[in-house]
Amino acid sequence: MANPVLNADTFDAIADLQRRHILEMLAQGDMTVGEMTTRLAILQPAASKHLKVLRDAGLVQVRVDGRQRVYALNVDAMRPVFDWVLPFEAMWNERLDNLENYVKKMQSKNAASNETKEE
Amino acid sequence: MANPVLNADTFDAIADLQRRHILEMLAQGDMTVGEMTTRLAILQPAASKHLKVLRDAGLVQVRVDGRQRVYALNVDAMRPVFDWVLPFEAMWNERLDNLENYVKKMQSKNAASNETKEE
DNA sequence: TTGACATATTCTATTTTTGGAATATGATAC
DNA sequence: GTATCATATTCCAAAAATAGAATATGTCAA
Repeated sequence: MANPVLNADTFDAIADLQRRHILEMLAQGDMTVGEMTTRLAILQPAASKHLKVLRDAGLVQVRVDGRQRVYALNVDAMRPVFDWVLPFEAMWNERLDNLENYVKKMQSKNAASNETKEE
Repeated sequence: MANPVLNADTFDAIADLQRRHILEMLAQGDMTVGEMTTRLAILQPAASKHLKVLRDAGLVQVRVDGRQRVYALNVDAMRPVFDWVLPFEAMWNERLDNLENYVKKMQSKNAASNETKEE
């Protein structure tokens, strides 16, 4: 059961490009700090700091494995973001639907006029 | 045609709570700066500054109406955010599906054992 | 134990963001 | 014209974020 996350703001956490990259990588699978710093080509302390922000936001979890720390994505913590954008997506779908309907209407009009032409 | 938006980062723009509120309000309909400051209970310069950030990110558009400026949401500019979280949503749906399947399996097992009991 | 390794934390300087007050701009009403 | 209203911009101080270097912590291997 993910703990109730003292909302160190999720939106702030994902505002940073590097941190979004980290989350994307973790979506592919768990990963050590070392591998992240290699892949992102950043310094280790920088990576650790970003990871702290992500931990505070509840977006990632660590487990200790020998001298490495393996990070895992906690995808549930992403929900607030998803829930927030979803209504906006509905808006542009609506607009697309209207466009589609419009196009269909035009097409059937054309079809109708073609029929009369063809007679 | 929304202009190609010199990406003043969308994610940064929505990282701020007040700005998210502004976007939510604009989703309900266009609005003047004055009404926003009233509703959000913030000072006018603060509102104008947030609106500048949103404009730079391409998330809102202004039109001049006499001495007022009427702001409108530009919902298309929200797409990057939506597109970015979408894959994560897929991940938790997957997990929910697994849970559902598990529950169903258990239920059918129970049903089976109940049948044998009832004989 | 000692040394090397993986990671986190601290410290400091720099930059960015934010809030508030003051001011500028541009439109309307008189 | 002048006054007033709606909004934007500028300026300044305070707070927060970020980068890099240095250091601390904890683990493994010899």
